[in-house]
Amino acid sequence: MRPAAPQSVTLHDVAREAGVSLITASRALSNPAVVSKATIERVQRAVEATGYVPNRLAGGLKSKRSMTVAALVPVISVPQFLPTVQTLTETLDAAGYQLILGQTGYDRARERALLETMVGRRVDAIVVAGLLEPQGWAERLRRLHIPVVETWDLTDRPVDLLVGFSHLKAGSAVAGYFLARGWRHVGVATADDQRAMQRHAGFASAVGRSVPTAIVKAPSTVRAGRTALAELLRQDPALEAVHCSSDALAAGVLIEARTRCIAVPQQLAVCGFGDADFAECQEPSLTTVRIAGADIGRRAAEMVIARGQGREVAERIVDVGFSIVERGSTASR
Amino acid sequence: MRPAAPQSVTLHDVAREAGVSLITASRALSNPAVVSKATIERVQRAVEATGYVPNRLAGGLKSKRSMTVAALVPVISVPQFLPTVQTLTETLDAAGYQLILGQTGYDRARERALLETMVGRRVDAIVVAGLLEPQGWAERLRRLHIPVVETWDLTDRPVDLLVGFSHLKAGSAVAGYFLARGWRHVGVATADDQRAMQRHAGFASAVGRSVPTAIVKAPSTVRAGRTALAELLRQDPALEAVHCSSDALAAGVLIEARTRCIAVPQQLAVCGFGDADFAECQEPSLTTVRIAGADIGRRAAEMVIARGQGREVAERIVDVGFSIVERGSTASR
DNA sequence: CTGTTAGCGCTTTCAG
DNA sequence: CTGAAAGCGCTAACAG
Repeated sequence: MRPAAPQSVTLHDVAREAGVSLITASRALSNPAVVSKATIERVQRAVEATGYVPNRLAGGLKSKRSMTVAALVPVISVPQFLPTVQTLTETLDAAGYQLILGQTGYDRARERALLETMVGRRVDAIVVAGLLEPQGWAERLRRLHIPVVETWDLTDRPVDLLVGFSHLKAGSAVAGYFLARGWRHVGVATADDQRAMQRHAGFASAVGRSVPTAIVKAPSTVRAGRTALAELLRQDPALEAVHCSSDALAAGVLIEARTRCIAVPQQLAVCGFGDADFAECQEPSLTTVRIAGADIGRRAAEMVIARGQGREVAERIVDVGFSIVERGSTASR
Repeated sequence: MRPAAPQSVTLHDVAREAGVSLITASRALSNPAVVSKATIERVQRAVEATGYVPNRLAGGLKSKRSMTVAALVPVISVPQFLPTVQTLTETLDAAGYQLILGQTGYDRARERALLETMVGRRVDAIVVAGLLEPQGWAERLRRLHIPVVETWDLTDRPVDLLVGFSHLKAGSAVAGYFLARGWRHVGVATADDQRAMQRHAGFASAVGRSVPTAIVKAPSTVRAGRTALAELLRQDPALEAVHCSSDALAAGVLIEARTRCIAVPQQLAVCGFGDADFAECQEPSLTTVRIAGADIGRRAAEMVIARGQGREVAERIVDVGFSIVERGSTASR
């Protein structure tokens, strides 16, 4: 015995049940301001009686709005973007949008394929972690009038909208912080992704020369931090300060230093990146670069919502900046 | 290549450009097996010339398949579920499905609202972290024939499909592991979410009495681990072994122990949960309970894909189990 | 306030 | 192998 699938409960059934026309039922649900109270009640009751759940795909076909937003991240398991994805989801959800997740895997080809998929799904906007490939879909997306919010990076010429900060400046700032304390034997432990490498470039340029560098494969891990410190000490046994491209890496450096009886910060200063929740609880607590990841997601969502309401976005490029959070791992010595 | 039309290029335009009928163009793209090679080529060229991107919403309306899957998690920023979400996304993506993300925030009311939203979007399946509320949408989803995969938990009567493990048994197993080593002064640091509390119940029942317990608010953090150890020592100054409901919590316990000059594992054994990437890199390396989170996501995706192809799923309840990964923090002493 | 008339862009019949 | 017709479930645009 197969149960009859009431899957086919449609607005039509609701209308008949309520004794009104299709469009009146539609309006009672989606634009009640123009329908009489009595009618709304009758439709409401019919909805309950039939167990009707509106089909948003059908509506979207006509209204040309899917109320979905694509979120493209390298890999979801990189904790860096999590606060951004969280506030993005929350803020959009409150406005009736749902997020469709895509993982590019740090791969431009997959990014292109995903963009095609998302455009095919007629998402109302695309939010991407990082910058889109300039030569790829950028022009096409512009012509299709799909709002694009690039995040976690900065450029003069975004595809459309941007909420981020300068990785170059962030790297320079940490270098400046080290130099100001008189540390000359400085090094960098960094992941090999584009943004981390840009911070590295900023760091090196502020120092004015190439510096000892350990490069690990993104996404970076605590384990990689341990091997990275070993590598850096090989390159410069007199190492005084290390900048790590993530707090996970920095945590690994702290552990490796302890096993080697290198006192932090007395013999070695360490600065991370990202201000992960565990940073301030390390021993010693970890100096790091704080990024307002949650703000990035919130502001990106607000831009998308504004565009959806036909409002123009005043500030098309938002620099949320960054700040160095000074803690025990770089305490003056 | 001519510039694409500003707004929407439809299959109609492609058909005209290729000099074939609408339906032939449709088949050339979605079911090329039944179309001649020459025609396919002409359609292909027309697609390129027009810059056509198929509208998957329109297709879904007729075919009743949206090729989307809802993923419901408490909050995306809890690292626990990340490997699951990652493999889920990847595996589904390879089969042409996209994931729509929903955050319940540990709140049943939001969960219900999200289910309604997702059903409205006509997702082809729902994957949820944890178990659905038995009295809520369960029956309704069954009637709608929407496949539901509950994960990261175990029950005899899932809504539909299940890939998980027993939290009760996991808690018992750690207790058994402690007792077998002769440790009697055992305690638990746990988050207050349902699954963690179940592990705690399993632990206590294996010990045979209530144990010193520090409860922290989910999601748990390294910081909470530090305060939790302080609390446990207050409850039992002779504490010999602690089970933590997450590796983050355990990392905090390790740090707090070090600042108090309590030697791990000599004076205090520590066991975490989840086998996070940083667990084996702690000092000492962290004994923990390993869950095959990536497998859970992959198997859940495979179930969804099977159902999508009309295949029945043989094993409706999959217990992926768990294993205690023995490391330095519980080395025999 | 309510109803009728047309579709949105595509895929499923069923015929050629 | 290709095509014509008939909608999927809903909402804009007008009329009443």
